[in-house]
Amino acid sequence: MEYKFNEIEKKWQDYWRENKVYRVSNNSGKPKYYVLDMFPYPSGAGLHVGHPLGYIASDIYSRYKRLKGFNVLHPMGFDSFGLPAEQYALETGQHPATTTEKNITTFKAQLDKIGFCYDWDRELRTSDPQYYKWTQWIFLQLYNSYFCNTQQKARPIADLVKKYETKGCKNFTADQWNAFTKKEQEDILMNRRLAFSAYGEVNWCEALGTVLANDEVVNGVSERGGHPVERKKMRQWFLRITAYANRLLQGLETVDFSDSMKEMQRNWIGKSEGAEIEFNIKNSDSKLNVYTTRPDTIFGVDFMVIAPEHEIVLNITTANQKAEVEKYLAYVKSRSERERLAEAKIITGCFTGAYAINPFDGKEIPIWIAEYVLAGYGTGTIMAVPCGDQRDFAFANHFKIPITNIIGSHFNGQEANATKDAVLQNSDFLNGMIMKDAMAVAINKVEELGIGKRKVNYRMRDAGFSRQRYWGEPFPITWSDGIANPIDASELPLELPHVDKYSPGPNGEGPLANLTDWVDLSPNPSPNERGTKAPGYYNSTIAEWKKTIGFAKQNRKEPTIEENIIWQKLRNRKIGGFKFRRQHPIAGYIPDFVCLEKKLIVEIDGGYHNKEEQKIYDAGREAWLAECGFTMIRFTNDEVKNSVKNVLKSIEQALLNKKVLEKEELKTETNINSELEKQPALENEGLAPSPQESESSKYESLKSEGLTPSPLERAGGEVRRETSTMPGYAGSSWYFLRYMDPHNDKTFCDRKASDYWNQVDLYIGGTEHAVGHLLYSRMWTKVLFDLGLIGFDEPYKKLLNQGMIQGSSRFVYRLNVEIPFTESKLNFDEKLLWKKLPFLSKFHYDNFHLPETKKLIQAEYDEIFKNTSLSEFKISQPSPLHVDVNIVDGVELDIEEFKKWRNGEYANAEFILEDGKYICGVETEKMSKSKFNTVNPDELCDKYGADTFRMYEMFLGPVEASKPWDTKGIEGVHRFLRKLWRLLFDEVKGKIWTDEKATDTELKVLHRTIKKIEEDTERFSFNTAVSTFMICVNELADLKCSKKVVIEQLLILLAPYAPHISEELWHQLGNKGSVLDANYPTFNPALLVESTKDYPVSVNGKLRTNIELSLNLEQKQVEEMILENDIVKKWLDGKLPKKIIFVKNKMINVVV
RNA sequence: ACUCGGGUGGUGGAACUGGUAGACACGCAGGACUUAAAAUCCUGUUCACAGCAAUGUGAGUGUGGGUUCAACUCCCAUCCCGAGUACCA
Repeated sequence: MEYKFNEIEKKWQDYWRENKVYRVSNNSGKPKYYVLDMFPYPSGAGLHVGHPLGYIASDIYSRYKRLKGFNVLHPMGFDSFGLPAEQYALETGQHPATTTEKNITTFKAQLDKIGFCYDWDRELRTSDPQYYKWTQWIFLQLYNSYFCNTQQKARPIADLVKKYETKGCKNFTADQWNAFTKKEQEDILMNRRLAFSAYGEVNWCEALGTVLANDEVVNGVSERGGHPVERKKMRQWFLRITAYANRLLQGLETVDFSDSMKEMQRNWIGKSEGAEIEFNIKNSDSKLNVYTTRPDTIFGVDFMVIAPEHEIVLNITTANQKAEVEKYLAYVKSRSERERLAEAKIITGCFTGAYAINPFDGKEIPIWIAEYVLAGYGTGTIMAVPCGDQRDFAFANHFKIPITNIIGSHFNGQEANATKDAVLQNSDFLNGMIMKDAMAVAINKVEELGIGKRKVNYRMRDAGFSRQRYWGEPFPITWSDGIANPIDASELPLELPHVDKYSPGPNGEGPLANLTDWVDLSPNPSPNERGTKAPGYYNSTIAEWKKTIGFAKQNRKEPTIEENIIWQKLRNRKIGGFKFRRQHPIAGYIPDFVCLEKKLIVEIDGGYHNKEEQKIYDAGREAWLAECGFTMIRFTNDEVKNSVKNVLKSIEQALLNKKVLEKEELKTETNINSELEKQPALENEGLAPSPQESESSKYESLKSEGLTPSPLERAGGEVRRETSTMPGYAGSSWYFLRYMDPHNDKTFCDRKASDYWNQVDLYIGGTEHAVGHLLYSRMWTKVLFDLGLIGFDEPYKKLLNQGMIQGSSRFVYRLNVEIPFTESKLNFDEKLLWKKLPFLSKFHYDNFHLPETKKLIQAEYDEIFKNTSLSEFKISQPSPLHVDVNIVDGVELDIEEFKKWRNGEYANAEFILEDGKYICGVETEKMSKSKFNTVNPDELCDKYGADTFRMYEMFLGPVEASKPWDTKGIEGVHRFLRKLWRLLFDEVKGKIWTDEKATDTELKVLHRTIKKIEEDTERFSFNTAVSTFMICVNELADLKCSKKVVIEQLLILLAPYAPHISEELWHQLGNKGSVLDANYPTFNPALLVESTKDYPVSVNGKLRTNIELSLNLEQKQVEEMILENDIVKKWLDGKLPKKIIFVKNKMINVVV
């Protein structure tokens, strides 16, 4: 029987899916284990072989833990909001929701093919309203919390308000607080909220009218279009992660991350201790606050550098320097932060003309501005000590600023010396002190003189949390009179409205700002925009219209459950492709849903329709709307509850029965208005009034019937929604919690579930997330913990970093020719040239500079173009071109495939070969479609099977290491699985296994394998585990061992790595249950005990021979025995050994 | 520029705690089986020099230095490559 991997894998994947073998329960007597992969972004390019590396590792470990008796949670989902989908939408007009959906489908199919053990019932998508409802909810928790410095934790902002109201604080008394306006109070609170709004710098591109990501800015201009980009301040949301800086540092002590990862986070947080010192400025009232970690160098300050965007700059710049400073500021505006820091070789700066006064000795210090100082760091000012800081030194040198030496001989005048051990000179009261000791003295003096204070600083900045983009979570915030108002939690999710265009809104706002209906919640439209007559399907004055629209908005915000159910099915053109609107005013009425194109109204009965008076009103309304051409269908709440399907069917049928209105017919206001004019006044008929006609007293009566007054009455003034959306990391900051309880609609994650699953035990992902995602999610976890919502304050117990798989690109080399100057374009056949220009094999390319090679190639060229206008041309240096790695076998190009490649672009190409082959060049680069070096896992699974693919990915090298992909070695792994198969099945004889007892040798092989596989899996050394399997199978094959007792155990060990073949053979051997739940073999050390060892013997550290010795010998006996050895004697050459080193069970070294 | 990784045969890598450098694979070379191919199996394969050969000698883990009886492993310096640097995720 043959190893038919395709059949076997399909069979077991179907079986596992149908029997839900990967379903995970939150109730189990087993100990829990939570394995998580970093949230993937479903990119349009699909999965390439680099993605699954970590997934395979986590899958192996999950299956291993399951075999070891754990209840393992190993979920998968998608971080489906993000810029690429929006970018794609801008380019192609396809809605991000559509493309994202498509991408996820592809991703899932690809993942399933590899045979992962995900519980898909727990799948998450951050762009799903049922998910981001809780992202928004947590945002509101952040918004409504502050960091209490006394308790060092988050607390409800209400506590702070209470404190202000009763006790006041350092800056104001309780009475003062209570006298503040609402706006003043809110501004003060905004300075404490964990999610807060403030001004932040963005990359502003005037030409595109939008804010750009750093990625989209290349060399100071936009990637799209190459327009200039400048730094601009805009109102943004931030998370106050700096408040948590210290706890984020301390938390690192409690988690199992690699040292380098912890180090990166520590450096990112950048805690430093020093002093903030106040400098007066000559001839100015302004003062300069400077933070320094080296107050001991205060007398070595030769100049100050402040960030160009520091607000003080324009105040202190002298008239003389003004023009120059302005010029410099314009230059800096065009530079990105990264450029400003990275290009240290080019020194730029500008003198302001102002001088700071050294508070100790009154020395005048020139104040400069320079791009290498950023406003966001510390106070945006540094005191420059050129003898101790290399960058300051370079700056001083460049601008010829005199340098004061305070460290004597430690400074050589050629470069700065950042020592802390020098004895201070030229330093007034610090003279003679060692710098280390002088620090404390200087700080004390600063505090004593009241010119500054001791201070702990952090390099980390608060995290920007808004994006001027469409495809992200909308903020549950509205603005009125400059005050942010959180939306009530009961109104969540605030769904992302549908847009048809993705271009930016006005004034740098995101695309959402274009949806005036959505954004503008204010009852009064601005007269400029709307004219004096109300728009739409009304015949009403603006005053009346305002009221109607107010009602409509309000109703829209407070739908009944039934309405909501139907709305979810109707929105976004889900039924028949027609657009429905909710609570859209028509002719002064507000129907529940309306399709304008079809003039179809859908009503779901609310409670107040039962009243007799209301029924008459309804009937009148229906008749009146019918006159205007609207058809109305009505459903009761019960009908909706009983069968949403039937309701939708009826709606669909109703749509079919009506013709589509022409756009013109639909849009013209007069059309409807003229119909409206025909209507008799309703009041006269004795029917219930329509809202816009009612007087305020009647208004009251509606209120009493369960309708809420419009925002007009509540807020007054303009009310707008926040139009930014949240960044990519919003959804991924807490997703690990949602997996625990993914369908809960009462809370983000039930406390019982989070108490059970607790921390993620193993988190696998790349180091590229080291300082972004990992810090944010750690912070969110701490906040949720502080607020008592979860019971732990670090999300990830252990972190394993997977390396990147790079692409291994292949190159072909196309010859070039020198086209003579005199030759006009018409005189030679250019088409023919490009068609037939030969490709040079690598050897010729490498040796092209050699005259003999060139001569040879020229001859070949002449031969190819013999008798054409091209024959006289001189050849020149060939150019490398990327070629698809999939048509190259190792380095040898498949010439036939190459001729077919790219629709036969090179069908007629000529080749200059070496040894009859075309050899390609090789280079390691990022895996990307444009470099033709991507390899698709699907194809490998088809060709070799998922088990081979999984094991090969692991075999490639350590999970943590980055390495280039090369498909070439996959055959070896495949051969191994076939060899395993052949232990049980012979091509001719079929089943060949026996029930015989295992021999000692066989048991030794087995138990050595058990030991090594267990150890290797535990320490995530999957590549050596795969080798161990190979060794084991090689040895069993050598022993001709086909014994069930041995191979059965091996299959359990192998199951996490190659689940399909293991499951198949496990059943073939006659086992009933799944191998997934077998008992993991126990290692028996007694079987491996040895009595002798073949010791390596070195003389002077060089290996000379091996001697087999009993393991129970002691030093003395060993010494005697090895001195008898002929080879040792030969190397001693009659001399006496100085020393003999003997390490038991390791080695022997004779020192002469 | 800064922070963090990495550099071992023709290739991917192994050597876990300083103790036989190159496990296991790929590739390559030679052979067996076969009419042939595929598949499979066997042998060899770090480099240099010497030898018909068994084998021997020397060198060898980016480069230069150091510590040690012993260094891929620890220390110092240096070169090269990768990741991140706050709006890609």
